[in-house]
Amino acid sequence: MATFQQSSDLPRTAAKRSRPPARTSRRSEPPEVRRKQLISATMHSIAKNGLSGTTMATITQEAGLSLGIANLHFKSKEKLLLATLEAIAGEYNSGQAAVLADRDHENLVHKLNDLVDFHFSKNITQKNKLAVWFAFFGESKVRPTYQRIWSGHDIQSVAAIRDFFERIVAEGNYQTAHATSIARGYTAMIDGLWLDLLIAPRELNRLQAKQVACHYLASVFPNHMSIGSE
Amino acid sequence: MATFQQSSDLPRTAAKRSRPPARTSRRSEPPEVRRKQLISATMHSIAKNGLSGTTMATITQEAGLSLGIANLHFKSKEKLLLATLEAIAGEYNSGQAAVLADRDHENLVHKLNDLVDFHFSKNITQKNKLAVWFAFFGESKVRPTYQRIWSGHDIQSVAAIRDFFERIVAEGNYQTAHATSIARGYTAMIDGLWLDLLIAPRELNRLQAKQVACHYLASVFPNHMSIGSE
DNA sequence: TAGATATGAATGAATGATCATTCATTGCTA
DNA sequence: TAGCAATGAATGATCATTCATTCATATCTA
Repeated sequence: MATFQQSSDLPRTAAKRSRPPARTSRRSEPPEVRRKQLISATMHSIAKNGLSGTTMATITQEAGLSLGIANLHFKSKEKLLLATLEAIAGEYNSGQAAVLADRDHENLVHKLNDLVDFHFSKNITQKNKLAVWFAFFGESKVRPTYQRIWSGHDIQSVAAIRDFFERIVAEGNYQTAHATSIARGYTAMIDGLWLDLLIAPRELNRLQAKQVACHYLASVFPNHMSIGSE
Repeated sequence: MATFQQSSDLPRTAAKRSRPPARTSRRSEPPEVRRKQLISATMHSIAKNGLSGTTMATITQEAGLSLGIANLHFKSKEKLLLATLEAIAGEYNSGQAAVLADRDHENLVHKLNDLVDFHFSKNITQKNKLAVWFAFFGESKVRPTYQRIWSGHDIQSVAAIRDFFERIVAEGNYQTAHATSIARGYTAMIDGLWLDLLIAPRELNRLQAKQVACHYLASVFPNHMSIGSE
């Protein structure tokens, strides 16, 4: 899914004056292209400048477009930010769903490993994306819309993981395990480890974080995850 | 004639009913009192308005003081925010240290329960405080100073918990448990559960969150934490 | 003790900077 | 050429910061 690369391959200085003719001869692009371009630029700007340092100017510069363009395709800055949050949540949820639905690995042991691999993949744990996640969390108490979007994402994600863990509990015949509680605990631990990766990268790297999550899963699902494995 | 009154009309707008010019108190308070007052007001404003909605005006209004006072006692808004973050991190660390140092509960089973009780106490999981925590996290990627403060807090907290877990591992003779990894996993899970409490309070309440954490501890330290206990 | 003066904490109007949004204009494309 | 995407200067709103002024209290003086 290499969707959001466009904006970064043009030097920012090119934005102002010369438009490279590029491959397409049309100056005006379909709205959908511009929207994706602007959403991608918003992510980059939030990662680089923080949410409070992200202005219409930083976003449109990053996209190599003019100042007014964002209000043309989105009605306001607020709506552009919401679209950005939705894009990230959507990418995450569909990626996780793909792992859980993968028919090539109906073996639950493999699938559990795939799930952890996904959650700690380079793509998902990119500093930029984590920065965007947590930037929105910080404002969510005050912005009901942010809260609603994340709440929906959370419910979906936890439910999918819970269903999967229920199958593992059944297959492993784990007597004391409670799939719902483990699903909540696992997703919470993932969020917390991501926070560590973002804020204290010197204390913890991606693979160590994955190890920590694997230890947890190994302690509750010993027949499906072995401590030394990943 | 009636114009004599003009100059005494002013006090109404002043200080928004801060306090009656009571006999005991001087109008001017010691700097330490004002600093605490302003830090407290900053927390309230961040919880109420978000970090981006917090201005010098909202802070000083909350404190019942005038606009200029914050720049008098702190050099800038930035420094006031940093002082606020430090105050919260300090309160948390000293609270946790007190639990771990408590001589009345040298029994590790009791102390482990006290620790979880602390982490999910009403005081620590107040929505307002969580909102402040995560508001700063969101900006930390971009503000090195925020990152440094939180990083220091994190290192201290994890180290203290790791030392405590090492004693539990030794006492329980847990063969596969790795205190460092469990300490990281536990603190990460706490952060993640707090995030859920803040953002998805309908999905999870304080006691359920505590249950989830206890399940985790019970799975790694079965002799020190029983699933149904808390 | 009463009155005068000094001190500096506290105030808030004014300033200048930043930013979202608008819209008249530009210029590509069909 | 008509239509419309795109532009960016201009606008108005918001906000941090400044600083001349106010005023409660302490200290001095007779």
